[in-house]
Amino acid sequence: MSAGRLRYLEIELNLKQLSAFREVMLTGSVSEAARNLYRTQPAISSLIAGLEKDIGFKLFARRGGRLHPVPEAHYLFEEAGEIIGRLDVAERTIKGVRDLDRGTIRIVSMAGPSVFMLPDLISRFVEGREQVQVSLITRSSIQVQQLVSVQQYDMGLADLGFVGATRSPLVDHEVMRFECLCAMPAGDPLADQECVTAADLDGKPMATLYPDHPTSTDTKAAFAEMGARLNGRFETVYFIPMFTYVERGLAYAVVDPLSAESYKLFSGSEPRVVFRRFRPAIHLVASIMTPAHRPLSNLAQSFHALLRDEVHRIEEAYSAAGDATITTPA
Amino acid sequence: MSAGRLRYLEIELNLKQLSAFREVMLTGSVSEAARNLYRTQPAISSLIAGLEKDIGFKLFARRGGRLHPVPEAHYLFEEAGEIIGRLDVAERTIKGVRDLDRGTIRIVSMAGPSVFMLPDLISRFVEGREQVQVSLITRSSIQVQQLVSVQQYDMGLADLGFVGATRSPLVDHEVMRFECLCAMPAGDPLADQECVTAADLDGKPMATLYPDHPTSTDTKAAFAEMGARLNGRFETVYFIPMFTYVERGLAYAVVDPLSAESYKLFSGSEPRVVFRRFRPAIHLVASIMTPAHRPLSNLAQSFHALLRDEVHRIEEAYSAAGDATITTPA
DNA sequence: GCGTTTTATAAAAACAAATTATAAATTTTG
DNA sequence: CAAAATTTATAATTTGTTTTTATAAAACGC
Repeated sequence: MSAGRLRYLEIELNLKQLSAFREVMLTGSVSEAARNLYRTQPAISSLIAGLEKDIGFKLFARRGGRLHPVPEAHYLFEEAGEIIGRLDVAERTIKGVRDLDRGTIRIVSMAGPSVFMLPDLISRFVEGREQVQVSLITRSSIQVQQLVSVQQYDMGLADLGFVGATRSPLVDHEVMRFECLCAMPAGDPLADQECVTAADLDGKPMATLYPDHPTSTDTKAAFAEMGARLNGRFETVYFIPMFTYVERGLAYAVVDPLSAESYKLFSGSEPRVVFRRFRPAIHLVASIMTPAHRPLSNLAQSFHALLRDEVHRIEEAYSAAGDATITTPA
Repeated sequence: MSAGRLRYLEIELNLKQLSAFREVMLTGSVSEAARNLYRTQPAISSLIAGLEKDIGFKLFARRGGRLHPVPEAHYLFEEAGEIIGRLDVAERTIKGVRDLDRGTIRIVSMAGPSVFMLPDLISRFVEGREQVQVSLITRSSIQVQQLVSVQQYDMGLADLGFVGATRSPLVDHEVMRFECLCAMPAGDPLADQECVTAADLDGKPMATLYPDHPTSTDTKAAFAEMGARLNGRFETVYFIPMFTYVERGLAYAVVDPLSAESYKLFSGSEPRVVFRRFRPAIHLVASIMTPAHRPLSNLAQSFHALLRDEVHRIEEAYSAAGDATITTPA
């Protein structure tokens, strides 16, 4: 029962009627319209008749076995065009969304990966997807989790090993353990070794993160374990700036593989910094975060999968060997 | 058979699905949406299921027996709103058109009626019809017919008695014969008579139209018939300017009742010109023209009926008596 | 005038959408 | 914590709409 119709005494325009009407207006003929719409002529005839009945007046004057639109019909014609136009737009939008070539992804990351690794990954992801918008911001690890937990971002990438780190229940974490690497200038004698130890770096100038960061404390512990002296000459907030000191032969550094990968993307074919395994092993615990209790868009899921694969690739590649054996992605 | 769908591999959005979807998004609940749309819950459920199947992805995540929109759903929600909005606009437009309170009428008229009579009629017609647009232009009688015949105007009003007048087959004519009246100053001795003859006006100063106009030739003939001399002191292009001379006692005139009516509408409660029957009778043949082979809009038809009634009222009123017995419309 | 075209109508078939009834899961409430 | 009430989904049935086939009537071109 059309309770709605009766209740509101409203015209209930329907799409079949409107597109039949529009086609008859365009072609000037019911038969022609039927052909264009892949329907039979009586189907169109009855749709028009039904439309006229619904709106309460005749849209066409029947003269000489033909339909001639009455002046009022032009009003409806315009409206029908608008509606069908909007519908087409909607269908295209939906197709874009479905086929992952339209949509928005918001990413927040700690500094290291956001400099080269993520932009590189994003560049590859948006290839052939003109309508995809990606926003990437850089924040401290604590803020990364906060922004994901308040549903402001689709994805976060940050380390979690820092002091006082608590995992929010509003955030899903995919935790990864990276084995950190020793960074040194390209021609350095230590580069001949497959693996560098704390003892090798005894008393040598080092670049480290601020003392609170787990990498710094772990490095300190590693040196202590081997009875080596840690000469912390440069202190930085992120890993990336360390490479400037290392490049000029001013310091060595213990860095995570994501930052190492970023450096390699940046430095091109002739890197002035090389990476070797470091012993005793120092790990950086990081995590890809997504909002809990809210499904990601398919597009974001798709990027999430790509990011995960990439991070795992780096994780495995660098923990298996130094950078000697690593091939950069095609 | 949905040949169209198969042929184009297109999503075919349909209105029931869209409005069900929109309502579920708004209320956050299938049951609530069903109530608002005066349908049962399973009806809405299956519309949503059908929509998801059509577009090729899930719009809602089913968690805890509830529907939670996935991010992609918001795209469709916006589009659905637009489409339903446009549909409402269309329905309102159609209702306006149907109920004659929306539309356009284009009228072209000879000078006489276009000064006061038609504007007065139009004013009455548009009362309570905010959305109705009326355009009225003044042209010579020959041009009136031309403009109607080329479908530029919905309606024309002009006299047809002039020399060389041919009725276009592209124009439908509703012909009227008006008995012309004698116009004289309010206090004139002749105003005491119920009827004025050419003999009464023998040698008196007259205002007439240009000599070619049928009224002029007929007037000449009338004077000749009664052996009276016609003293044509003032010559004008239209009837209206004659009243200026008559008001000041400078002339008498023989005018058509439409112009007389116009004067009365203009002059208000204390007219300085009065009208009396004239003998021998002089007739003005005029016509209301409409385009042949094209139906008038209902709105134009409605105004056409009003105009016809008004003109016939004047025709009958003035031919029955002078203006003494005529009541102006309420 | 005859064959071709047009639109309209009726009956039948196909399809879509609604309802009722019911199940399963979850939340509310006493 | 269990009973009651809500929620959504599914199945079977009914109802209603749309489409098709078949056909008729009217107009057009030659």
